[in-house]
Amino acid sequence: MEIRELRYFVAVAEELHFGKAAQRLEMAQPPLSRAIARLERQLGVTLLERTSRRVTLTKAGAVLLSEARSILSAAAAAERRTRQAAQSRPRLVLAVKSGTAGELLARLLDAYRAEPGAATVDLLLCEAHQQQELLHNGQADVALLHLPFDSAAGLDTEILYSEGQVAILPASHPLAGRSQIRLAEVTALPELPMARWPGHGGSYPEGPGPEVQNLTQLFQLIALGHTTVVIPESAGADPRRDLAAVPLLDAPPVTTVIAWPSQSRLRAAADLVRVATRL
Amino acid sequence: MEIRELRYFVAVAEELHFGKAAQRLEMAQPPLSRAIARLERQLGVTLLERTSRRVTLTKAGAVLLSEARSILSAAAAAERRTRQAAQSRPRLVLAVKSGTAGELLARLLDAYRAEPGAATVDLLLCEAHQQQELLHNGQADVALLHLPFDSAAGLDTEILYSEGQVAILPASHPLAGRSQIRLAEVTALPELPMARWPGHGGSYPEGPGPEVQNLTQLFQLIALGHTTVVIPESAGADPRRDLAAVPLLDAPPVTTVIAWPSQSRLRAAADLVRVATRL
DNA sequence: CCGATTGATACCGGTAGGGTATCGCTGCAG
DNA sequence: CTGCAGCGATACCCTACCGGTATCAATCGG
Repeated sequence: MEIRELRYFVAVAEELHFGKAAQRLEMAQPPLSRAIARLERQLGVTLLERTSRRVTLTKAGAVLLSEARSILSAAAAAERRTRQAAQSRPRLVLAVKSGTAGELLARLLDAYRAEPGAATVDLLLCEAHQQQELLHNGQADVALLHLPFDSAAGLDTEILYSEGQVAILPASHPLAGRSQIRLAEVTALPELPMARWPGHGGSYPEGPGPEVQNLTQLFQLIALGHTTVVIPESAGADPRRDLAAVPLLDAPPVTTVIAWPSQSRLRAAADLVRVATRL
Repeated sequence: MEIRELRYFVAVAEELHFGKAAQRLEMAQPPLSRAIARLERQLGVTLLERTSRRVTLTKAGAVLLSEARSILSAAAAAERRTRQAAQSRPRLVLAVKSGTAGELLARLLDAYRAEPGAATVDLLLCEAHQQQELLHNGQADVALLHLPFDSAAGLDTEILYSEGQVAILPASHPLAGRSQIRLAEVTALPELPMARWPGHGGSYPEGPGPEVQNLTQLFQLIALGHTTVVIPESAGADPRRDLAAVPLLDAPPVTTVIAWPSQSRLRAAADLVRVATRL
């Protein structure tokens, strides 16, 4: 089983069409067919059911698809990390969502810079649903995540701190003047359906609220009186003048964690995590 | 970068000797040298410093060695799991240390067998330090671990239960009649140095106590008055006549968890975990 | 300074992998 | 029912890469 074969298989399994897959791989269709057939012969397993009209995955094929994706990801990570390690000046890529913990992040970077042998830290701004993939394929070494919203599956984490959540409302809304509020009161507002964020795959959950990608978009929509949202205190600490942040009594606390791939043995990453936990 | 190349590189990086590595790979030395050189050229990185007398790893080489090992492990796992999935009767391999939770295990297997669509469960008896590797390379699907002794890095876990620990002493020892004991009292016995178990790599920590591999060996040595040990209650519930198990007041509790590889999407494994958490 | 050890180089043969042309099956249109 | 379009498999060819043998070159020990 070679990586090239896995790349071929993933292409076919995703396209479910040998011709399209060959096009994507920039090769002709016949050698692709043969490569898949050879892979099946070596494994002794049928991966794809093909009629001349339709290609479908078998159970075993579905398993291999998932395994192959993570192997390809690991291979890409290996290349990146190996090249990184060859650089004389060590660099460390920290993936953060744009909204994450402004002050905490600044303190973390300051404290780490003071460490002896500190690497140059590159910030990689990204959306929440990309972070896990970035860590796994080596484009990032460490990430700041918000549990329980972001998934930390397959990652090792250290808790940095927990905070409550606030509801962001138009300043003119009747509830905006309250000093505290309950979750049920916010979700029960028919005129302000909760905004929807993209999930792990980048797709949106079902619901009546508008789809948003970032806080700026979101705050604009809230100011317009079209929606509302519940976010961590720190993210809503300093909203626009025309918005109000009302603390929630009963929302689950949000935990900010620092996360890294389990097998990571990077000195610089370990240092950063150590510094982070001491803040 | 191909899997074959990674296999070659790992062999050379471990042997630090092209000739030996070639022998291990059952091939001649020249093609091996060329393959490594090609890999270095493709990565644009020097992985090994070679004089004609001595081969050493560069930093980048050390990084790739660790990455490559986990990729090879993942590839082996992918093959095994794919073949498994092709079997009509699903099987599930559960890795347990010989001493783990006799009664809990029996209840778990009974309860799972009653599930609709239950897979055949194969028990894979092994030593503690192998379990993580077995899960990662696909030889096992699920494992029972004892935290904090066993490492669960890179694994997802669910807590099954916690228990106290007991000291196992010769029945004739002055402390053997006590109904409770403190950790410091046990570790402070110069005539009974604590036994040493192999760690994660299979190597033993430093210390005066004897090296042991399993409970049978250990109990024999304790009966002879050569050593003592602190183990979970359940493992020491039923010692030989010539031994005494004394509960410890202040030893950290041992948590038995069920663990599986994070990316695992196996139906059968998920079912087993669900059953386990309901026990 | 010589010889043994060890990695690199030169050269060769077989085969795997990629390309083009074409076949054969299947589903759909009329 | 028949013909066509779409698609994967097969046949055939060629190149390049992989692995083998023979040999070179550099380094270290005695």
